[in-house]
Amino acid sequence: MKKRGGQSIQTRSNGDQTREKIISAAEKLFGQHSFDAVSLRDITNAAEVTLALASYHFGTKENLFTEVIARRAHVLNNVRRERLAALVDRGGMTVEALIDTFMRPLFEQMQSDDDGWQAYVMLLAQLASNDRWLGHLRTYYDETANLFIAQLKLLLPNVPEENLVRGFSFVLMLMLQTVSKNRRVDTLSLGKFKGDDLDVSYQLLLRFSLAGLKALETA
Amino acid sequence: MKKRGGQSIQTRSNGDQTREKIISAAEKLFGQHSFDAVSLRDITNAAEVTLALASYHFGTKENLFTEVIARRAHVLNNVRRERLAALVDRGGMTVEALIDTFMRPLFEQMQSDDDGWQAYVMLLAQLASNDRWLGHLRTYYDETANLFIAQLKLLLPNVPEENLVRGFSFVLMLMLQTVSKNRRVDTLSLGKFKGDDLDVSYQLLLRFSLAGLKALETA
DNA sequence: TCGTTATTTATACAGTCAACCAATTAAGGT
DNA sequence: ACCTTAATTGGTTGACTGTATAAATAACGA
Repeated sequence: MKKRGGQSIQTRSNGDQTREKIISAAEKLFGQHSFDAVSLRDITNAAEVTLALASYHFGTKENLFTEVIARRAHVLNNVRRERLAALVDRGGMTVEALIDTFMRPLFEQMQSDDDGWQAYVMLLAQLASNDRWLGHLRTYYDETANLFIAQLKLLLPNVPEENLVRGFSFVLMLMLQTVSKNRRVDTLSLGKFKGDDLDVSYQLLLRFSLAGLKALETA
Repeated sequence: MKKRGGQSIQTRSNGDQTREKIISAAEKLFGQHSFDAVSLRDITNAAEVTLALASYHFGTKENLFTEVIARRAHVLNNVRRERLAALVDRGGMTVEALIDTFMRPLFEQMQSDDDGWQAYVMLLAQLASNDRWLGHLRTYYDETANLFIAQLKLLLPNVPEENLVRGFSFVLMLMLQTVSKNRRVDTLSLGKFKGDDLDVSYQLLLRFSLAGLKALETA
């Protein structure tokens, strides 16, 4: 047992630290590869713990995956809801302010020093392209998303509700594609542009999304 | 050996039929699940052939996957290029006509009786959300896509080239999301809308995309 | 100090996996 | 009829999979 400064670092709460280490390693690997392409051994090796600890803390591989999704979903949803409430309170609501309030928290996290978010958004992009984990998106993201849709409905009364929902899911998809390190842009442009300047990308995404949404008016 | 009407049905070219059967089964399964979630046994069982035939015809699982991607990519690219050439010939080029020429062939195939396309587009949507198969998209799709981008550049001279490439990749992503049976819309709208009326979806997609692209003008 | 509990370890198990190979069948060309 | 080649079969192999379990270790409360 390792000691540091004469004080034990093997505390009773070490289990929580181990949990977080495993989740972080899993997040990184699940973001880079698919659920099935990553083995529990890959994860526990990366986390520098033994295999059986994954079973001990999470039971099954699916449970671990779920915890990975949930961890940052709660962070994101809390920020979004707080800012939405603040925006409603101070008045002056516009479509641009609403969409910005929804998307900006994710971009801020992407530019923070916590690089775990980069793996996480790649994981989200995978989830969105496959019905397998649809239930997870529903559980962890739809409630907050629907709050924003309700506001959007007030701002764009001339857009039929169905169009509006569709449009919002368009925006969702574009946001994920933009924020994830998707390298498809590079190849399309013959490598001339890098596609990783998030500030520039964000402005374009916002302009594209707003114009698109407003174009859904009329039946 | 089976006979039918006194004539042998076990011809020398049976190998090609077997190849197609395996590719079609693989396409369906790869579209529904990820590459790693599908085993060669799943595929050969679905195709009603023995396991070893997959190795014989394709060598490796990756090769089979590549052939699945390539088969319909060629079909799609040919239609797109023919129609683009026709559009250029007869003049009257607009952004709407150009984007429609690019997207419509895929929607037509989706509504045809060949239901293999539905699995194929789900596969494409997966490819686009993961860098693992980026090389395949490059090989089979970028050349044609760049033809359309070149035309778009002429039509929108006030949109910086970088914005234009980004915008086109936005459109690509939205097209795939729309055409694949993505059920995310359902849950967002509490199951009120079905999201599988392709004609309606296509009109919305087109409107959203055109407005988005045009909003990318000015530096 | 002793018993309880949480955490960690090493190992085992029952399957599935992709790939490979030798033997067999059938068809085509001559 | 004969030989060559394509196509197909069943079976094996060794690696890897997720999960389970018994034993070891360490911390806490009494």
